[in-house]
Amino acid sequence: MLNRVILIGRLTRDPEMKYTPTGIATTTFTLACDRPFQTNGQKEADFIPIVTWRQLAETCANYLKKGRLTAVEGRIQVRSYENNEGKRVYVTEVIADNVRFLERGEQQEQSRSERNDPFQDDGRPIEIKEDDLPF
Amino acid sequence: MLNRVILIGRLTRDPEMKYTPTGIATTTFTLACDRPFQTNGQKEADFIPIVTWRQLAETCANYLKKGRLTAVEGRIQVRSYENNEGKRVYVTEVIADNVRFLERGEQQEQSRSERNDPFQDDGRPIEIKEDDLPF
Amino acid sequence: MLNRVILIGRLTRDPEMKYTPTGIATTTFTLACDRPFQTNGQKEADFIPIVTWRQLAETCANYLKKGRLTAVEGRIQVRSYENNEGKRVYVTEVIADNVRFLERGEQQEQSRSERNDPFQDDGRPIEIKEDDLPF
Amino acid sequence: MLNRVILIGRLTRDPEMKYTPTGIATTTFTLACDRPFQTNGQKEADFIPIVTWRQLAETCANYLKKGRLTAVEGRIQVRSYENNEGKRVYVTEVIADNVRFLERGEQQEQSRSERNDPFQDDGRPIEIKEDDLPF
DNA sequence: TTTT
DNA sequence: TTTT
Repeated sequence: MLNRVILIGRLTRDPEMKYTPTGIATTTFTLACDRPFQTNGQKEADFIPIVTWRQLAETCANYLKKGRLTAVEGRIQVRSYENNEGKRVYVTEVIADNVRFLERGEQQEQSRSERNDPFQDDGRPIEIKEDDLPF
Repeated sequence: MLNRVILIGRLTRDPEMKYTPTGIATTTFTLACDRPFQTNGQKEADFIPIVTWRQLAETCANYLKKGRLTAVEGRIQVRSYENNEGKRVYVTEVIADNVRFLERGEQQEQSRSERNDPFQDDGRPIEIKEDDLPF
Repeated sequence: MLNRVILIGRLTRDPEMKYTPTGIATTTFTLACDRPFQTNGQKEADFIPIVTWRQLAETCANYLKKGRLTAVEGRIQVRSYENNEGKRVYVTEVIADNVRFLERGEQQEQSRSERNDPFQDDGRPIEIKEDDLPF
Repeated sequence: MLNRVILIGRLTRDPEMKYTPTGIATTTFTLACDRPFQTNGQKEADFIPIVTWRQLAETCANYLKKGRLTAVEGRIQVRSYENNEGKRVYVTEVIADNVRFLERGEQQEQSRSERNDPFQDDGRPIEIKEDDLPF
């Protein structure tokens, strides 16, 4: 009925953009959110998978980079599928509807043509198979 | 760095309370959060596991019931463990620090002694094994 | 850069709907949000003005009532104006983009025609003067 | 019943710390939160007053500066008082319980002794009058 | 001016 | 009275 998440963290690696067969852009990345406390020197961050779609996906692919401090607003989504051993696997992701770049990169000054362009030489987006879809 | 979740949904079943070997109460339940849109008649809710600790765990065990509309505030936690086939399994839960009961049950009128008491007849809490721990 | 508010509380009175001269619906109401603690028996709630627009405004006018438990998602807006003594007055409101009715009223069972209709007998919305605008 | 605010913005000026007569630190500042849209070239930010208390107040006074990008978590508080003309004035503030410094200043590298110390030469905190209190 |  |  209400499902709202707000995160601030750093990308664990460069974002990955793909296109659905119908040409919809989707970009995924993982946010490392440091916990406000230490658990006996053990793991102290949560690694949260983020999924973006369409225009937001393109912007994220263009402006985000590994290590960049980033704010994400969205909702928790839980999906499940059957793996090749017939066992049900649950996947939890944050579907973002608002992403804020809290650190500017050099890339931000680049012109569009200098950026990695999500299109093939013939102008068509790179297709991905259905089972590559984040949901 | 910041990790905040706010959910409103209904319990899919009665909450389950356990005690750690050191006597700390922990209650878990699952919230069904209806999505604000339908995806071609398919699944239309996210089932999100909630974990509470200590005093909050006891209150949740006493006052929550299957189907009850409930608000939860907390943070996303991702933990992983190795399963018996040696594969790493990821578990995502919301660790709640604030739970609001949006519907009063008949139980809410009961006196404490009439409620299900999380103690054994001898007054000691029911112990649970370490690997029963939600995290 | 990011501005997000989530509230659960009860309406202090029935919501008020108006129309701008250009025919846009806007509904305002106040949420009483009980504080989680008591300050020496003194005031123990915050009374927060909520503003909704367009379709959401119409739904709120139709379904909300004084006393009804309600969840609101939105952003804080601070506007200021000069009063008739030439002093600047600051007004803080929550502009809602998502409202959840946590209690169903009898009205919810009523058909549309039985509800208070925001239109005049001739079908035109009731106009309001510019200075009636919530912002 | 639930009252949660999350903001990201920049300080409009240096924070101001005071002490209550009983020695409790309180620091206030204003966050400029740019709106995600432009309203015909008009005002495009909300200026939101933030109040912090105790340890958090001291940390904010030590580490925040005008212009610094900052995340704030807290709750909306509405208080009112009678002004000298006998009119009731309403004040809305965000009482923060979590503040994240999203930009490091040079000051952050300084040792504690180099920072502005909130104590007088004799070690006593600077007292403030009751009506200086933010609430 | 305030809700349960 | 406002920040980049």
